[in-house]
Amino acid sequence: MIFQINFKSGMPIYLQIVDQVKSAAASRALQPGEALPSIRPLAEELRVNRNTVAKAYSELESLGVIETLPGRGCFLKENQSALRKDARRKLLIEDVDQAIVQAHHLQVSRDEFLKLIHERLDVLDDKRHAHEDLKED
Amino acid sequence: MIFQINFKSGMPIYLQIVDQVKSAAASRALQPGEALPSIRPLAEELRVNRNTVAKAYSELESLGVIETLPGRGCFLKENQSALRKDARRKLLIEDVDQAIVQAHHLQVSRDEFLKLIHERLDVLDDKRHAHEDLKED
Amino acid sequence: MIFQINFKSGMPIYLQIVDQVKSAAASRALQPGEALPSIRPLAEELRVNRNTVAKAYSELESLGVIETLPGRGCFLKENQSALRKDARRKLLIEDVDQAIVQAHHLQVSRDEFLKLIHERLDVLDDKRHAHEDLKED
Amino acid sequence: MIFQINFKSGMPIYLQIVDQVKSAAASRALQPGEALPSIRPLAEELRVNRNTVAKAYSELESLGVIETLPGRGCFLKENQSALRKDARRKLLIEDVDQAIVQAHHLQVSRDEFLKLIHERLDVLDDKRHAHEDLKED
DNA sequence: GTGGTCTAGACCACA
DNA sequence: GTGGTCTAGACCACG
Repeated sequence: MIFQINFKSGMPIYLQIVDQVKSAAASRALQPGEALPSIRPLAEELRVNRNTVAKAYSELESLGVIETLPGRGCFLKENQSALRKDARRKLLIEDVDQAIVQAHHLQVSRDEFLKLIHERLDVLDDKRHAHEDLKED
Repeated sequence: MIFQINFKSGMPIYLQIVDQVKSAAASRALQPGEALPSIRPLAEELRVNRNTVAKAYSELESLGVIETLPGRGCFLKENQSALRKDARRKLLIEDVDQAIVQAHHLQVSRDEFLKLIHERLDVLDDKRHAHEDLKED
Repeated sequence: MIFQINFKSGMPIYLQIVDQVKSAAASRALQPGEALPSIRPLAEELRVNRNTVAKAYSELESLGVIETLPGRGCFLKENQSALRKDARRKLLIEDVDQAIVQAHHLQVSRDEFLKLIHERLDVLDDKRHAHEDLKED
Repeated sequence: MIFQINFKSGMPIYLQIVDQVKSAAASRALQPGEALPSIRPLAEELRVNRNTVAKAYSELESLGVIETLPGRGCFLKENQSALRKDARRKLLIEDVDQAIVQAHHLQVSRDEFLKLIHERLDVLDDKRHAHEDLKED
């Protein structure tokens, strides 16, 4: 599990961790039942306070994404519950709109924007496959 | 100038405004010397406290991006350097990637995702036109 | 409203505050609708961090004892049921018993103990009056 | 030696044990040279982790109150000086004051409070005698 | 001025 | 070693 924290974004660090765990779970980079990094080592790796990681994990637990066994560790839950289709759509629209508004602010044309989308879809797909290949070793 | 505020992201609202003004300035969507929206109307439009917009503008002024002429308004400074195309692209890629990762997390297929993109491009285009029509009144 | 914080007891400060507010509410010493001390001034008076008081108030709100209007202050809820006399008695018995047990551990005789009680009643009464006099200025 | 642990008080368990040993020692209720309960049985009796009792004893040892003879047990140190009377008094005052403040919060009058004190003195005296009778069996 | 949040350090209970 | 809690400082949004 690899984390990439952006300290300057203004987005709370604990939320960045939450999102990345959710992403990893969604892409099966993190398998159901698999252990997440322990709080203390992860905090050291990210150069962050223990509590910041703890808060992220606590948030993930209250979201039902992970389950934490005190003294044992934190584990991805088996029964990942999917959101209803329109709820997922609403979440996704937020991120899509932000990208579109950014494109507009940067005066990227519609065609350039769509071309970029396709490029990134391909790039991220490749990354994901490479990651899954690694785990098979 | 169109703003898109995400209240749930955890990113400070005033920073979201700052970033969007900087993006618009970086691409010359906002021209040097051009006036920014006044604090009070913008605060109303964004459903945000006036202090929050004022803080964003104050931040932008201390960054040298805009200048405030008391009683006149806020204007983009003359000596703003436009970012090169690949720098702008990099900014945009961040937002695009986030949307893609979110789509993947929500298990939205590539085709559904692309369809949503087109929908939102149309919706936001309409909004923008309506907005410009209003201004012409 | 008088608070008595014991920093060496090991009992969390925020819980000491919670208990004392609950006690005052239970006996109508604090009236429904009445404002509690604001977080910052109270924190200063008690020589405690703002967050410690905030946590106490937050706990009280989740218990339904007070209600907090952001930007306005914290107020005792209207539908606060006064504890019946025997319930109040039960609360008090806990503290009385602890003092008695301590006296026994310290092998303080019954008469010495009673004498001490009267002394402290007088001392604390004087303190309280001094406090009320201050408020009348 | 009888211990009374309050799990809800928020006061660290190991400190509750430390305080009770110190109180008993301060008043010679626990005699110099006398053995303390062994860690494992005491932990079981109190329904607490052995580490917690061990931590209390370790704290007491570093305070010079007890000494640990490996394989033999823990014993109250010989040179344990009973606290002077005014020091014991100070300890007691803390508990007395807390009871008085609680009474004030609950708007219990001085007379009612004093009546309650006498009642509890009698009740706890009876309990104590019953307990000592048990031990004689 | 009000309350709320994020990050951090130190400590606790437990396996 | 594990996760959990309490206290604290700095910052945010809002009236």
